[in-house]
Amino acid sequence: MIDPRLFSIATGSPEPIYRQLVEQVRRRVLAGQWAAGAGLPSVRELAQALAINPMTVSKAYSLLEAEGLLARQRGIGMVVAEAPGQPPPAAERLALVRPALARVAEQARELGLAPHEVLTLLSELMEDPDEPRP
Amino acid sequence: MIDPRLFSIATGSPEPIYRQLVEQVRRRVLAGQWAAGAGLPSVRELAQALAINPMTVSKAYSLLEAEGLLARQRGIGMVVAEAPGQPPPAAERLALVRPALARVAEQARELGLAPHEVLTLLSELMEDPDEPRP
Amino acid sequence: MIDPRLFSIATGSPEPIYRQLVEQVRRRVLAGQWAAGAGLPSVRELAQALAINPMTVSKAYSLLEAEGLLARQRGIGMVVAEAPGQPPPAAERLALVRPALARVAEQARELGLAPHEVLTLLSELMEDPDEPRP
Amino acid sequence: MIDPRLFSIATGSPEPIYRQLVEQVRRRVLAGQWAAGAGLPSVRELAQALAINPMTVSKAYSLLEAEGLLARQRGIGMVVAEAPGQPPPAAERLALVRPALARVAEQARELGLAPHEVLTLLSELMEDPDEPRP
DNA sequence: GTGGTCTAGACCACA
DNA sequence: GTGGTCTAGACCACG
Repeated sequence: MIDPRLFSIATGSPEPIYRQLVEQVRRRVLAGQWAAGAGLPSVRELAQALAINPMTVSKAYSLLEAEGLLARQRGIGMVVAEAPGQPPPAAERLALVRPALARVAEQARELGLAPHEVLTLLSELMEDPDEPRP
Repeated sequence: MIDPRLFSIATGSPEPIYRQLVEQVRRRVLAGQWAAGAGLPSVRELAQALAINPMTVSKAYSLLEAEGLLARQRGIGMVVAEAPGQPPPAAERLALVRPALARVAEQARELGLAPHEVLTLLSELMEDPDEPRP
Repeated sequence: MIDPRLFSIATGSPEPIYRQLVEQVRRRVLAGQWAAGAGLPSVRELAQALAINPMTVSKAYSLLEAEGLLARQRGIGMVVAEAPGQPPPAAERLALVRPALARVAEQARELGLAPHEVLTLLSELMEDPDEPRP
Repeated sequence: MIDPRLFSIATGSPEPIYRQLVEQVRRRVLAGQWAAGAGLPSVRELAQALAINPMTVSKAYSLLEAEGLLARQRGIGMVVAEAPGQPPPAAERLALVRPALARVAEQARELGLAPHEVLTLLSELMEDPDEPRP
C-alpha cells in the first residue's frame, strides 16, 4: 500500500485541501511513479494522517475516480487505475503544464521582459530548484 | 487614454477577476509601459468592454490606488501615478515572475518532463502566445 | 432562468439523489433542450424546491461542471456551457444508451428470448411508454 | 457441473457483484437453460474464476437458496432445484426485461433519439454482443 | 474493514 | 445575492 506519509497538505495555501490532494495524486500517477493496481491509503487512514475530515479525502478520491486515474475496488479501497493501454506520452504530460506556462509567458511580456531572460531563469529552476537566488 | 482592449480576463481561471485586473495593471505600470499621468478607462467603460460587473473593476482600481500605483483625479478618473523615483531594473522585474516560474518548474519535474521540452514550449509561448497548438 | 419545477427526484429509488440530478441535466443538455448560457436554479433555490440539502445540489452541479456541461459564472450562478462548436451528434447521444442496452440484451439472451420478441417490446415502449401491458 | 466460465461480472458496474450473480443464475434457471439437479461450481472455484471474494459468491448462493431456485446437497454442493411445476412461458420471461427496457426507452426519448436508431442498435447487440463499435 | 450518501451548520470569497 | 469549502456525525451497502 502507498505510504500515507507521501501525502502532504499546505494548510496556509489558498488552494483547497481536496485539490492539493487531487493534483499530487494526478501528477504521480501520470508520471508513472505508482504502479497500476497499487492501493492508496484508505479514506479514514489518510484523513487521520493529515488531520483532516474523511469527507475531504473522499472528495479528492471521488474526483480522481471520475477522472479515471483511480479505480474503486469494492471492499478493498482505491487503487491506481490501469493505464488505458499506453504509458502516458510525454506530449500529454507536457500539455498539462501548458496553461500555467502560457500564463507566466503573458505576465513576462507585460513586464517587458526579453524571452532569453525568462528562459534562462526557467532553465536554472528546472535544473536545481533549491539554488539560492543570486 | 489607455485602450480598454489592452485588458483581458480569463473567465475560466480560478484567479478572481479583480485580481487579474490588479496584477495586469501592476505589471504594466512597474514595467514603465504606461507614462505617469496616463488615464485609465472609466469603470463603466472597462466593465462593459470586459462584460463584467462594474463593481469588480471598481474594486481593482481601489486596490491599485491604495497601493499607490494609480491616483484618482477629480473629474477625470484614474490616472497612472508618478513613478516613485527610479525606473525598475530588469532583475527586479524578473524576480516578479520567479515564484510562478518555480511553481511550473516543480510541476514539470513531478511530471517527469525534461528541461529542454519545457524550455522549448516556453520559448514558443513567449514568441507568439496565440499560436495554435500542434 | 430554468424552472426549478422541471427537476424531480424519486426518493424511493436506490439511485442517489445527486446522481438523479446529474443525469437529468446531462440528458437535457445533450439533447439540446436547454440553450447554451441558460441559467440553472441556484443551489439554495433548487434545494428548497426539492426539500433536500443544498450540498447535495451543489455536488451534482460540481460534477456537471467537471464534465464540462455546466459552467460557473461567478456571482451569477451555474449556466449551461457553450457547446464546443457542434450540436451533439446523434451518434454520440446513441452511444450514451449503448451500455444500458447491451446489459438488457445480455439479460434477454440469458432468458432465452428471441431477438424479435425483445425488439417488438422495445418498439412499443419507444412509441408509447404509458401503454398498458397486454 | 456447470462451467464457471458461463458466469461473468462487470466490475465497473454500479450493480453489486452478489446481485449480478443472483440475477444471472435466476434468469438461466427460469429459462430452463440448466436442468434440475445440475451442480453449480463450488464457492471457492467460482470465486477464483471470477477473482472475487468467496463471501460474495456464498452470499449469492444463499439468497438463491432462500428463493428456492437452488438447493444445498450435503457433500455435493449447490444444485439447481426442481422446477416448481411448469416451464415458464415466453411472455412471462419477456416481462422480466420489461422494466429495464422501459428505463432505456425513457432515456432514449429524453435524448431525442428516433425509435429506429435505438432498435437498430439493440438488434445488433442481440445478434452479436461482442461486435466492436463502429 | 471499505467507500458512499446525506444532513446540518459554519465560514469564506466573489460579484 | 452566488457557489465553495470544511467539519461533524449519522446511517447504509458491500465484501
